[in-house]
Amino acid sequence: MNINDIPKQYDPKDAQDRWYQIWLERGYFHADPAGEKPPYCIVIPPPNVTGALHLGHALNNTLQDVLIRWRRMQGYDCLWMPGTDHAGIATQAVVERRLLEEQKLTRHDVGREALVEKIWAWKDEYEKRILGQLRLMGCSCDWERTRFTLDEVCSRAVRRTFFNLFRAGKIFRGKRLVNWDVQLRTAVADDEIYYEDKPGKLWTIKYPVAGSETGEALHVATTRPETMLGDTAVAVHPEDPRYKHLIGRELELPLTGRRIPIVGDAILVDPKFGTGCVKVTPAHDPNDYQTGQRHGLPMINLLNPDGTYNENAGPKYAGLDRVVVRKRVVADLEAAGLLVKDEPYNVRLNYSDRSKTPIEPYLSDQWFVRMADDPDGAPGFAQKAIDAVASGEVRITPERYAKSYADWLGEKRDWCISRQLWWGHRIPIWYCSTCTAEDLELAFGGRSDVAWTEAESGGWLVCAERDLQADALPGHALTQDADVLDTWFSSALWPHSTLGWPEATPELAKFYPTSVLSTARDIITLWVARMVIFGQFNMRQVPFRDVYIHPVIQDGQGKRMSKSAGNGVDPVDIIEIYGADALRYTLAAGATETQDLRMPVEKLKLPDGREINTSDRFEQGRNFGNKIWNVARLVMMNLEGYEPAPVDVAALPVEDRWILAELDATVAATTADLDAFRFAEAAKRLREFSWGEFCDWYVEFVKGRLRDPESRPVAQRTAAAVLDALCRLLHPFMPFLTEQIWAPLGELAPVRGVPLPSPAEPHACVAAWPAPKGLEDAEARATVDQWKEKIQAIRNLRAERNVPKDAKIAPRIVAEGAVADRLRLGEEFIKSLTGAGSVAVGPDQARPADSAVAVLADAEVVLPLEGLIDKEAERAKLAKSLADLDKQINPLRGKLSNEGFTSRAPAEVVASSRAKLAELEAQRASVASLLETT
RNA sequence: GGGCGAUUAACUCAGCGGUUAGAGUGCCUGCCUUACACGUAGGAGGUCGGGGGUUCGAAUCCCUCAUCGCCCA
Repeated sequence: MNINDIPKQYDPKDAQDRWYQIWLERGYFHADPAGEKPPYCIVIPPPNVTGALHLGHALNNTLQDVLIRWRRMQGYDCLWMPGTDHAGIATQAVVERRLLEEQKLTRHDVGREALVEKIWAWKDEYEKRILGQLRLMGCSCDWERTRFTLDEVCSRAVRRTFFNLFRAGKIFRGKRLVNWDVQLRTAVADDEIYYEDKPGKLWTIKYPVAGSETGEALHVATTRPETMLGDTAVAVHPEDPRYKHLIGRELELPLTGRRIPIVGDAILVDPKFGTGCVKVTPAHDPNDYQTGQRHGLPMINLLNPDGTYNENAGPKYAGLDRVVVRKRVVADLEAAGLLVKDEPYNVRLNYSDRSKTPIEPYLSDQWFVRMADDPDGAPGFAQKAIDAVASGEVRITPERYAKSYADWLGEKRDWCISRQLWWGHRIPIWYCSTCTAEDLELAFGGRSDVAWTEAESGGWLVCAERDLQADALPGHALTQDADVLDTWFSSALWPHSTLGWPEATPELAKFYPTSVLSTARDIITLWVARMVIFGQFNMRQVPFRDVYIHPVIQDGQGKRMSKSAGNGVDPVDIIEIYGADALRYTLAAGATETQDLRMPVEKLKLPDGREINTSDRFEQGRNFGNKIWNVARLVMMNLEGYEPAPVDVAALPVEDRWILAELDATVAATTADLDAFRFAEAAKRLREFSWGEFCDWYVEFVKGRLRDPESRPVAQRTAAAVLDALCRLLHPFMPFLTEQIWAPLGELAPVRGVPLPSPAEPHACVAAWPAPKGLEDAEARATVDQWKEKIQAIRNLRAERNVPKDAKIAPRIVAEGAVADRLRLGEEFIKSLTGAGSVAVGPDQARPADSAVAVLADAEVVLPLEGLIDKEAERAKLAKSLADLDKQINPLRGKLSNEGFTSRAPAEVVASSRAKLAELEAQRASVASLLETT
């Protein structure tokens, strides 16, 4: 092969365009449930169709593809299930915002149907973009099985699950205090709100005690005075001497004409804080809600869904916005002489993450999934999910995340699954207020897909697997619940819904439970826990065996990357600049166990004028890829006339035995790393082997043999075998590069391998993952280590003494025994790799007066340099060397003279310390005598 | 307020009880040596956040303080 046929620099674009298409055409990514091979399955954490993928997705999907490609090469039937998530509120909010910005319209202006249509269009655009990004990265998903959480297959699973939960009594409707987003007019989950401290005010209001002749009154402090209209009690501490006597009496609630009780409550009230009296508004504050439950207080809801106050607030305030109500109430209280004071106060406000507006606690009808244990004590959903991890049925890596999983589930809080949105799975419940049990029995009695129950507030709730028509119940109106389900409801089904459940598909039989779920830690509770719960409920089996939690990518300042912060990086831009292999390798090398991954971000102006974010960290991957590319070039340039043949490893030159032994160790360790999700270790190990051993040393050793017709055939076989193995080992990390090398290698050496050559597979993508061949060789390793150490010593002497680069030096190595024997085997290499004219090894080498000398532990390296030696400088170097040795010798002597150490430390530690000391002392003696004669 | 984690070379990170604490990038000094300047050869650079403790021995285990990040209230 002519060197000019292969470019000097790896061209990622060429490889990416060529190979992805071929992998697809060959169907390498397509799983076959009917096949004989053992299953390995990963379901992709479906990216939100809200927007394009960022670097965090790139990391997660790189790691999943590493696992999938590795297992595929190991002979598993691999299914990587791709897809996207409709991301209910997030996507609807994005589209609504755009609607408002571009057309000044709200969703109520356009209506449900039209809005949903617009969101579908958005979804189509971003789904396409997201899946395209994954392909560019080289992800080997089974695209023929691509799913979307709102598609027909997933929707059917949602319906069936809801229905089954309803029938099992695991789902219920109830009034609860929720976080209400008045702008979006929906409940939002706890994890969809954030807190901010804002300067506000603390008002103190006077509540007169009813029927008090002495004009007694209680002072209550509040940051939200308008909610007093909904007070149903005032609480004091039951042991507070100031108020104890008033418990049980009533107060005149100002502005309302209502009377409310004074209750004693030790949980809500801290007698040392403020006045020691707390107003209780159960419908508008979570703590008050709990208090109301404890004392059986009525709940007065003051709010309309849009944030205005309703008729419960009284005619004076009804219809006004909560902000206006606050001003009126304060003014009215002041006018009535009931406002004691107001003072500045820092208020912690809740904001909706979606609309960025303040949250109102709001009492409303919601649907819940019951998490608690059954009344008879049988473990409920939360407990079963806790047990699955505690028992090891599901393993979480790194282990420490199992704690946050268990802690969160341990609260066993019911899961609110209804959202007042239009984008999502409509709740399959129909209300009927006029019918009777007999009517329902008559209409649906024979059907197994319809169930019903009496509503708390009267009337009936009908749950159906398929949509009921309005006239399904003759003579009575049926209206469907207007709400949709929380996005996590459908995401929680992902591992089995995507495989076809509730149908008993061959995919489900073969690939469930799946093998690994890879995700970020922030959704361990929201998503991972819920997948376990629904997997157990629907499938009677956990959804996956392993959960791998990857690090979170941050910018150079430790901030999370985000579009709004302007520090987000688009993986496609990185692929543009550095290539997909570089992106993947760099990310995998950063996926360490404990750390978050920092990527210093910098701005870059592209030739086309676009300004993007990038990070020079990716040079690491690009440079490594280029190195591999070039060593492959070198090997292939030297494969002319290659003939495969069995190789007798024992008869190979020592450098061949050494590299094969190193390869064997690398294969074993890399496999173990991947098995334990140690991606960074695997990536670094492969770099160390291929660059640090193969390129830096082996290739240099073997160059001479490749040029010599006599020794060439054997050298070709070893070199081809190592390059072949390297492609296999690196393929999961750098699929395009390795495929690009695999092709020409296959032309030059279609049959290869040591000790027994065999025909190579058509593509690296489907090549077998290598296994260790029992080629460890301690003697070969010791020998090559000797060569390396002495070569480095000579190079160091050359550099430090400024020996001209083309001077033919003649180093002498004073050594004896096995050391000398090993060095003699490598004389030619020592010569060629140090640019020496000759090398002499032996115990009695003369040491010319004009020499630079390095004293090593087991040898002295002498470099005669007539006329180039500065005696004073030599003496200074020797003195420095002596001082360095003393710095090691002294603490070691101290340690060994410490009786505590010699008697209590393990014998082998003491022995090795003694040996080390003896060696250092001998070395010191040599340096000392050298100093005398210089 | 509770929990988890981090703090090691200029930067990004390994090391998690026993040699003089490592890697990549960056920096300095030679080299365009017929695989590679996205390279090669050599080198400088760290009292392992502070303070206590356990141990013959601590970057590594425990306590405490500080700073930062995340999760949950």
